[in-house]
Amino acid sequence: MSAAPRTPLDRERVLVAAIELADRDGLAALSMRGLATELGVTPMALYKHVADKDDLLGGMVDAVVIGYRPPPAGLGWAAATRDRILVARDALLAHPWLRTAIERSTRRTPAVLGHMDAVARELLAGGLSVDLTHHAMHALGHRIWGFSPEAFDEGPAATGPAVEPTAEQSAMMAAMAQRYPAVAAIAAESAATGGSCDEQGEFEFTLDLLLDAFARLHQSGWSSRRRSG
Amino acid sequence: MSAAPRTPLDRERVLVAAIELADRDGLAALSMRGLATELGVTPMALYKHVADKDDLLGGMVDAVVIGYRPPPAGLGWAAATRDRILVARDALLAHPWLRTAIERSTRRTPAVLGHMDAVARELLAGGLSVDLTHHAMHALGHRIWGFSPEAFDEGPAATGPAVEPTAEQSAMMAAMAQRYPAVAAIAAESAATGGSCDEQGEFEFTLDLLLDAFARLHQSGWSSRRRSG
DNA sequence: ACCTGAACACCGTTCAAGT
DNA sequence: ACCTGAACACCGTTCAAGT
Repeated sequence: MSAAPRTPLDRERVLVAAIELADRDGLAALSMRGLATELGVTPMALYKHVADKDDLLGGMVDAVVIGYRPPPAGLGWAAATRDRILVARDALLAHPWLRTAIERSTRRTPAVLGHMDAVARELLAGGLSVDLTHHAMHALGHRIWGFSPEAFDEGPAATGPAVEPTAEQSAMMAAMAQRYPAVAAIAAESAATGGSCDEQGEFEFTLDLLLDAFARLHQSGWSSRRRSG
Repeated sequence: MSAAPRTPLDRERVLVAAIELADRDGLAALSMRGLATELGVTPMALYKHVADKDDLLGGMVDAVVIGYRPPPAGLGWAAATRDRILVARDALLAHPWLRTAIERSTRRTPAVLGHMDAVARELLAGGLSVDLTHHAMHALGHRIWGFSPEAFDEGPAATGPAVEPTAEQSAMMAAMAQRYPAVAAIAAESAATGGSCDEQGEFEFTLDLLLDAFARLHQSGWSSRRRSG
């Protein structure tokens, strides 16, 4: 019954516990104090292994990103880039907190820089100019990390599969359709063709559209921006 | 010297004060307590006019978005969409807190829905199918709100215009270039062609690339997704 | 070396009470 | 109606002290 701390804490144990806690309860539930009690330790003990909460978050991101597997050899630049991005997306789906942690993080850790560099290297290896690669990295944006910024949500379209809506709900939908006809039309079409929006499909659609666009610019000899004009 | 509260608080006064405070000191400095003292009132007085902090943030976003001016008449769908998005971007540049508030906000207020609907309506009015419009809205992502997700930062390229780097800094840059050659190459090119990265230019580049891509899909008769296959 | 106790300076929010 | 006082249940972080 003597539950004295066997091994002294180290950075990895702190990060692993933090990741477990965030996986289980979400990032909002991850506090220095909560993490400390999870580890059976006072909050201040953590500060020997982590500079502050920002460093904790950065360390968590790093621990995940460092595990990204490289694409199989022999792929073209577009397929290789696509593969790297979908690997990042897998990690994102496995760790729901990862997206917010990446967006919030202010540090550029080695693993994070490494992933960015690996993606850019695929494009350069494919023969794209430095300028075009630069544009592509910006255009890909957070897609480099496997997520698209969902600024567009179709509203209250799919609450359930085939549940009869209440009169109140129907009235609200009708009012919505009057005030926001375009959004309503998209939501209706989306619901008609099989429930709510296919997020993965939208992600891949835009990813491929961007990769195609840059392939086309590359083939047409695009290599420098307006400074040449 | 009698500074008794002249007019009783109302929602608009609360929102205006919150926007002023956020414009001045940043969103991190905006707390219910701080806002209350700014208004010469106890924190709890705010809760008569605002449900909670989330509602406050949503109200601030709404107050800004409601002011977006519509595009001039007679533009084509692509130009009109472009105009709406650049108007949103102007607001973003005027209110540095707006971006974070939009990302964090969980409510879909009338003004927010209205802007989304207006953008979607431009595309539909241009003849794009509902499906294609749906894809376009997802592809535009946060660009609808005037910002691109800056997941790619070129690292410590431009600290100053022509300042001689210290030996320590040069050594670090050299080490960076070794470990992250692709990112370093982009940063170097970017610095060579005139200082740091042109964020506005990158925004417009990707925006136009996306609008072109959807115009091309539209012209080529693209109208439904794989369900037709 | 590694961890603790006590404290500082904050948060958002509720509830009963005042005017 | 509108606002206040006191309190609750939290935060991240510092500093001096313990073992």
